[in-house]
Amino acid sequence: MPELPEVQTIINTLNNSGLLQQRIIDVKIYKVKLLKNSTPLIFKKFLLNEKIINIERKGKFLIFHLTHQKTLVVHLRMEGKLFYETIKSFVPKAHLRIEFFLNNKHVLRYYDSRIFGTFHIYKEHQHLKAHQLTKLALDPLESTFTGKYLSSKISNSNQAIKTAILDQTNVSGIGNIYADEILFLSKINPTRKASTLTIKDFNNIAKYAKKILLKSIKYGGTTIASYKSDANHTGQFQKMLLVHTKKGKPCVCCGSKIIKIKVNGRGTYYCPRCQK
DNA sequence: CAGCGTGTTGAGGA
DNA sequence: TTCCTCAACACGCT
Repeated sequence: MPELPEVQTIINTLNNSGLLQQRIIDVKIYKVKLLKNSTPLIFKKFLLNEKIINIERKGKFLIFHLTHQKTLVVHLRMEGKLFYETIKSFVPKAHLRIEFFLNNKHVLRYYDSRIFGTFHIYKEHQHLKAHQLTKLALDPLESTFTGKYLSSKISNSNQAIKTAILDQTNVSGIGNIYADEILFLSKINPTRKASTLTIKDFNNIAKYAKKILLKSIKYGGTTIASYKSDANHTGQFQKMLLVHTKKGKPCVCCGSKIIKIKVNGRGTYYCPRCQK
């Protein structure tokens, strides 16, 4: 479930895995659809013999910096997963989509049951001009992300506050699960128009966004694997969700039943009593 | 069999 | 121009 904490967890794990400084010696592509600005031939040629220098995150994008000023930009969308594994390790072939073979008998494997992920290749700095990345806003972990910033972005908007904070051009990195959690902690009804919020509300959203995302990163995200060794070990944060998926359960704050509605087509959970 | 979904884009319409 | 809903992407799960 890649939202910001899951993507950060993956990057932290990969950056500490032994993947860095390895040379890509082969690339196998099983789903061509994932390549958005290249053909398999061009993609492979672009990556072959380059070393992976480091990986950074922008919003929910992973940016792989390679030798010769090359970058690989990956978005996991709904189901994408990246695992650094030994070549010999058992592979559940069903959802294996791309393999990057390295010169140390390891392989970076991309799994994606729904094949929604995206892979773009760019020369260094060109990726910053790429359409999808230029649109990104500040993410909640940046120090300049404040209630004031949020207010300047959306205080004139008639959109539901949940819709506004899911829009990556307003805030980058918040997804459906964390949006519900953040609005619950901020005691704001997800359907309220952004224009009706006070500066205090925006301050709360900024405060809890930082708090909850940091906490989730600390616990390894929600359902993303921990990447230590096996792909089945899941993140621990899902156990700490307060409202998301809690339909019919008592609110941890007031005991009222959590209800589920749709906002902008997305399943939305909230407490009707706490979130006015 | 129908409905849902962690993300995003684009079409069509009010 | 703004903002909403719906569909699409492709598949697994309930």
